[in-house]
Amino acid sequence: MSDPLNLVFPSGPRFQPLGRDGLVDRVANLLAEAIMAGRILPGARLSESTIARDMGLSRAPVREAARLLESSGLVEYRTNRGFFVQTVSSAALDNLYEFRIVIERAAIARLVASGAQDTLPLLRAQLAELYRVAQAGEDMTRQVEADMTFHRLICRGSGNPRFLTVFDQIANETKLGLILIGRLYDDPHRMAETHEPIIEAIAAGDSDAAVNAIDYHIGTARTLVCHRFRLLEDKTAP
Amino acid sequence: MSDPLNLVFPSGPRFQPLGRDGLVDRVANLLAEAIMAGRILPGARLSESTIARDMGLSRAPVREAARLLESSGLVEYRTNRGFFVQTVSSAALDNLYEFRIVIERAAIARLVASGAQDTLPLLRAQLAELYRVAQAGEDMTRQVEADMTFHRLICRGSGNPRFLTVFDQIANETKLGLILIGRLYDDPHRMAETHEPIIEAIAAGDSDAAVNAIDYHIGTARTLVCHRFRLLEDKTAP
DNA sequence: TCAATGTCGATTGTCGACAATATCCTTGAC
DNA sequence: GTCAAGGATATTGTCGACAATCGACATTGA
Repeated sequence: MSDPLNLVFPSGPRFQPLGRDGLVDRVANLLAEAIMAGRILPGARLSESTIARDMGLSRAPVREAARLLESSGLVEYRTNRGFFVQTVSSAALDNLYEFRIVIERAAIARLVASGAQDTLPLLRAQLAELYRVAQAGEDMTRQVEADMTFHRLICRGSGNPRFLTVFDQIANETKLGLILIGRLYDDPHRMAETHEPIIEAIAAGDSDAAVNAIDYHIGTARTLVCHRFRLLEDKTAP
Repeated sequence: MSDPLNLVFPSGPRFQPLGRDGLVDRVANLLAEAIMAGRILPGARLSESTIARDMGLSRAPVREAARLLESSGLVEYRTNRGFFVQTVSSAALDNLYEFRIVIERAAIARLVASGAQDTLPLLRAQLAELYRVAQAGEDMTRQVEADMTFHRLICRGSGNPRFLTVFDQIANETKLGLILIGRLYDDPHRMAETHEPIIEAIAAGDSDAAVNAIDYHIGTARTLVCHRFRLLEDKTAP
């Protein structure tokens, strides 16, 4: 770059780096959003041509986007059949939560061990956000999003990027399950509260307490979510 | 089906299900093999056109294969730049092993809790295979492959398919690291032996012992591998 | 009636071509 | 000599078209 005196941007660049991710990522985001908003139901086929036509582009980027979504578990690919929205079962959700407990227990232990100076304020801010969306009565998607962001921060702060990578891979599937249920807690304010003990334990630097707190937190969600989902399954196919 | 007397297939079907995986999977396997055999070095660019020309097909399946490899960590994608073979660092390997410990500890605990009736014989057979490749002095790749298969069985037997999925995602990266080092143990027979305590603990149904055994086993490999790799790094870039 | 087979429409699989972008090399000014 | 600007070249990004394959329905024959 020229412009060494910053004549164009007197106080640094004023624009967001303007997503250098190409068309494929945008398509992937659009699809993910559509799936998680329930506009495309689980099990439905993702017709490449239809999507491409709707979005006004060719099939190539749509295919690549679908492959991307496949690796985050939102979509399943069958050779010569195409892409299908991943179906969710209560059993799969249970497995997912069991796995999340394993990951996040380890992540939070490392987070506490490292001191968590950077992460703690972020967690507090995210907790405030959780209260805010609860107060404002925002829709399900926002609430789930805010919750997952909180847990993502824990994985991010673990110091081992691998935890974050894997968390991101399974995050969408979790979101999908939660949104399918339609409501997570009857009282979203109560749901926000359940994050308090986690933060307290981290702040206190008590590793065991933190692990127990996250264990209890996710474990509670696990039984609740799986129970709710089982009811949903029974209602759909008795 | 007619043929109730099984005249055509007197004792059931005689044909293997004839792999229905298309061109993309074959390309992906070829590429993975080339990378892990060291024929393409870490950091190298994967030229779509070159590969396509070499394999005698168009770029489309090559691209998709590369995307597939990306999700298993063998390849990195940079928009408008293309695909690059993932670079490995001792730090990344350390993170990888730390993560594997978390996963496999949890997996083996569940395996033991379930009784492990199906898995135990498979593990014994795989251990025999480990001794065999050690005895036969087979090449590095085979040894690493046999080792990873052993650990894969543990994840497979955990009862939660998620453990297997994630293991498979990171398995290739581990293999790559191991093969880059060029030798894992000076004495491959010794390496095979270190799997014995794991099997014993599982057979005894002792969950804690099994967790400790796998912890020790992977932990030992971790320090050894990372140490070796650091030496390699120092030699390459002092 | 029912199972096996043939046919058809729709969808994915692969391809070659062109446009957009990055990299590299040359060129020129200081 | 160094560095920036510009163009040449190679690579990726996207496209539209054709071939291969699948699932469903009609047809056939026992």
